[in-house]
Amino acid sequence: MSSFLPTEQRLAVTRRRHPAFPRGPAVLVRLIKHLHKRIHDDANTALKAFGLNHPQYNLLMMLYGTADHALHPSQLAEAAGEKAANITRLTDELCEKGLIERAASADDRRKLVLTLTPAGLDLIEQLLPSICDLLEEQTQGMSAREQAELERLLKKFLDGFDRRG
Amino acid sequence: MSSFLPTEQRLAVTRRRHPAFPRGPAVLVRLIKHLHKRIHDDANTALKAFGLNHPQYNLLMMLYGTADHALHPSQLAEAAGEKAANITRLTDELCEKGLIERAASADDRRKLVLTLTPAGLDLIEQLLPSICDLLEEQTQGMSAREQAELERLLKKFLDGFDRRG
DNA sequence: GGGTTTTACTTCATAAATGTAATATAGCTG
DNA sequence: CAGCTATATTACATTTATGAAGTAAAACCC
Repeated sequence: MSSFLPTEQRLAVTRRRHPAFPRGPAVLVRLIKHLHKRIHDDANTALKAFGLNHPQYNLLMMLYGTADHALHPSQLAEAAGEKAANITRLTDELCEKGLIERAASADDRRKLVLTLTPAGLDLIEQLLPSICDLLEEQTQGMSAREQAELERLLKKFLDGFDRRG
Repeated sequence: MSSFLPTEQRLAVTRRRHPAFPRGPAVLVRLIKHLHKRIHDDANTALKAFGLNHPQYNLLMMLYGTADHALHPSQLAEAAGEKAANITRLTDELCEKGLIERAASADDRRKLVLTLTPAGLDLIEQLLPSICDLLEEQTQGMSAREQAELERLLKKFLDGFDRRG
């Protein structure tokens, strides 16, 4: 409540001046913004010890979460919500560190296959305990039931965007 | 559900490989990330017609939501979640456009006072209808009751970060 | 099968956004 | 007054986004 109170006060003033301003949706949007910032900052701090930034970590986790630890760059872009040009740059960096490998695809030679190397797998296993702790800490204020309900509602929120296109 | 399904599948694989990985919290974090991206992109698209980007709009709305349409740069930084250096640059841009004004503070000569100009106020009144529509559209999939519950849970989520410091 | 169109990825150039560190000035404290 | 803190700016470095153009392979189509 504390860090968000000023935001609510400003929204109240805004509504007084422009009554059509929808308070509820605006609060939701600003809460998402605040949460995103905090999550992002925390993650970057935790990852610094492992020589990674948040986007790089995300890419590694997308590969880790795939059946054979392998994805095409375009799939990875879709999975991580990054543009194709960014994927090239980010995967370049991960290749230089020896965490992933690029190889030509067997079935379609336009494509590449990005795969976690043993070193990449090692690094993930090393950093996962820290990340697990962080995630637990960040959510420890909520009961399991509340987390489940929050998940349900956030998905519904996101659905609205999918429908809009 | 649709755009988020692959993410859930990847989390399932991740959990199989690292059972300690907390699924619930991880889903929440990724949902926040997806939502933030969609919100940010939508807002930027809507604001382009008014010659503003999302950060600039945010600053204007922080001033609009303040009793006398005036804030010190440090207050604005806190309100908008931006670094001080960013505020200088962003307010430079807004000054050049004639939307806000800088003036020396009477009580503390280290400080400046940033104030909405009549032109800034006009622009806000012009763009608010579009923004209101956007906010309504983005949340129309949820009932008022669900929005209220989502707001409550997001605040609780954010509280966890405030406690961590 | 030869020509065209799509698709996948990279490259490059450029711009926009953001972060970091040092600086100048003003206020505060003992 | 001396030393410390707070405010805002500046210059610099880094990161990220955007878009155009290039390369190569696959798919399509008559």
